[in-house]
Amino acid sequence: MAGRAAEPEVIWARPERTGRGPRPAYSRRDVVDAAVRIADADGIDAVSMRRVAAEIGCGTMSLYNYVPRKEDLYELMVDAVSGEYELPEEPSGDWRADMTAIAYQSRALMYRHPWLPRVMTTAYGLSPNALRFLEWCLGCLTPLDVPAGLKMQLIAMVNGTVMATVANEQAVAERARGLPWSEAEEQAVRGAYLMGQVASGRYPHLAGLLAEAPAAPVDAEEIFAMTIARLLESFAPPAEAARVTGA
Amino acid sequence: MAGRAAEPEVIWARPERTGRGPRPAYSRRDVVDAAVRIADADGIDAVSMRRVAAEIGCGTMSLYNYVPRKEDLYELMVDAVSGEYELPEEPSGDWRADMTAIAYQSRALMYRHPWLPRVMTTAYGLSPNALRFLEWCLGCLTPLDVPAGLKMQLIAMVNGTVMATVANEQAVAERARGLPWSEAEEQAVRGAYLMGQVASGRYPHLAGLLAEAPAAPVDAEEIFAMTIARLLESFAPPAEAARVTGA
DNA sequence: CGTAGTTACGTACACCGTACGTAGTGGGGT
DNA sequence: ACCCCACTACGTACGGTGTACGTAACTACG
Repeated sequence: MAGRAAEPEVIWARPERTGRGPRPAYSRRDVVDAAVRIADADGIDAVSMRRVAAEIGCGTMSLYNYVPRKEDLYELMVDAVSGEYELPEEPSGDWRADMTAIAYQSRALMYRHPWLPRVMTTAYGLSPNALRFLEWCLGCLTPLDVPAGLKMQLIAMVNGTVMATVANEQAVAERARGLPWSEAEEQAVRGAYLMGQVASGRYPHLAGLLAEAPAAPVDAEEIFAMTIARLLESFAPPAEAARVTGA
Repeated sequence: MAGRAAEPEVIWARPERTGRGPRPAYSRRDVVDAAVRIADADGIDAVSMRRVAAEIGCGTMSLYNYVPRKEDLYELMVDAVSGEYELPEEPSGDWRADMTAIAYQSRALMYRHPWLPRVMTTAYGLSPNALRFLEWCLGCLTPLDVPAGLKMQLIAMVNGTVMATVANEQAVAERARGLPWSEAEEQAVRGAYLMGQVASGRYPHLAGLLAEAPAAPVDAEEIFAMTIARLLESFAPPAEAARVTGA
């Protein structure tokens, strides 16, 4: 019998090898790295078992010696790139600064790996690097005097906010991939449609917004910084009300 | 030649029929409703062109007379269920109350249609009902004295937060669908793994949190309410600093 | 009244995840 | 020392996917 029985299991608890049999030609890490390389280059939809196998140069079905199911490959991919977080030895003591730094790292990570937001909504979050990340965040939040549950909520909100922001920014590009026309054409057509709709007069507030917007072009960088700052501030207990964010 | 040329287009600008040729046996709405029915019942992955065609009782390829590409079907699905928002004639004047009500409606919508969060991250947001929704939100935010760009950010954040919350809640259930073992088994195995990891001592903060958590079981309802309240408050200008949220 | 544009739909293609069978390899138990 | 069997590698095959294309019937317009 090839492969293990179909029992519930966590990929992280599955040993890569047991010692019996011939030496594997590759490692689980090789497979995951290849998948990440493909996803970075051609999008997550380009990651197929056949393509990954071709990338590392083995037969398709050989992959199943390293990864039991494709969904596990996704989890492994998320964990692999989560290893790119650079977490110092010790938190600085300023939880706002630490969490802000984390948010910026997350954003940079998602820029490097645009497929992350989409895959993360499915992946589970018990991976070694996810635990490492969570542990670090909790350490950063030690000075913050709120219940533990609220700290978890804060961490989730920061992550979720970064994900939503990046996913939104990249929706156009990601969507354009694989379409039979160019991204610029797509943009133009959608823009024209939107203008036409707004010109119909059915959306007065939206029209007002669009009239105002070109005058004040949005600085994505500034908006991101402000959003994170506001979010963090909303979790600070009133006692700490240093009121960092202006408006 | 069947079908139109492969030019960039917005599905919303495409007329359903042109008047020439035989009467269509179904409507675009019929197709979309069938797809929504399937997604509600068996998950978004069960929505295939063949399945949808079978649901309404026509040949597979006939669907392409109503929907040019499958991705457009997703957009149509999002728009269709977005029609379920019940938006009053006029905003109440209390933007916090109005936006809170919107958040609760969004959450209810995503409970009714668990596939929404996943599909929404791809779908574009220029659909008629999306514009209607956006227009309504902007109307609610009229009393809020902040730049227009910030209002957009607020709306996006509220939506994103609801999406992230619901997606997180349903990740377990959605993931379990189609797995060869039960959701309970999956939960048990993952829980056991987590406990084992935490018991290793490598995650002291996380251990502390887990030790504390069972004592204070989380009330999802309360957490949701508080999260939205905090989020809204973080956008209120200091002048309005009524400090609604305690901590 | 043609005829062009549409609807309906069967067939076919390329691709997907993966179950299964077979061959070869090498470590552990006897 | 030996042999057994778990393991690796991988080809084949199955049932699924989205959709391009061809064909036949039908109807509104020039």
